[in-house]
Amino acid sequence: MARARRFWLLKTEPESFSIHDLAASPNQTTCWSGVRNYQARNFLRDDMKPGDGVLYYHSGGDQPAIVGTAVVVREGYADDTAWRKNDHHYDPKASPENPIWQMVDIRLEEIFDAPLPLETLRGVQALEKMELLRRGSRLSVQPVSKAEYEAVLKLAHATPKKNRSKK
DNA sequence: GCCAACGTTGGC
DNA sequence: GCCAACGTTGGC
Repeated sequence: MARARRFWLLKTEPESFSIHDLAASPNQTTCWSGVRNYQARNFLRDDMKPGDGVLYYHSGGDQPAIVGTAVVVREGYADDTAWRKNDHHYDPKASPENPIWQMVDIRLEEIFDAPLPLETLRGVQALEKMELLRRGSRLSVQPVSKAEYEAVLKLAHATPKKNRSKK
């Protein structure tokens, strides 16, 4: 029996890897490397499956916001950046024999016409219990309920489009 | 730049 | 196994 599609939220600092970087990647696909938190690792390793929906979140900066969606295209596998000495997320305890850390691949689905800032999300009743909005929530890979995912998409598509430059 | 929240480390 | 110290995240 097919497993139900699940939904996730992935955080990134836009200076490090923004949704525009994702859009510019080959096949608009990237490996989600660099996660160094066990709870997040477990989601990557055990629970995220191809076809799952992803909310793409930009943290930091002057406007933290959900900026688009992506889809999981490859399930968890060893994050080889962990044993690259020059990598920012290098972990001396990791090795090819004992990878410790995991990553998945995701492909861009949609960049929202306008980002959905945290501030906006906080006012939405359907998102009251969303992990992202919990005080002190720092997890960079979080489960999102189907209802929350759908509420976010609805909001994104209801937001009036900004002036788009005519080409 | 501040600081609350939280994870990790390491002494005991 | 406790817990204080420390480092990091990330909103504000």
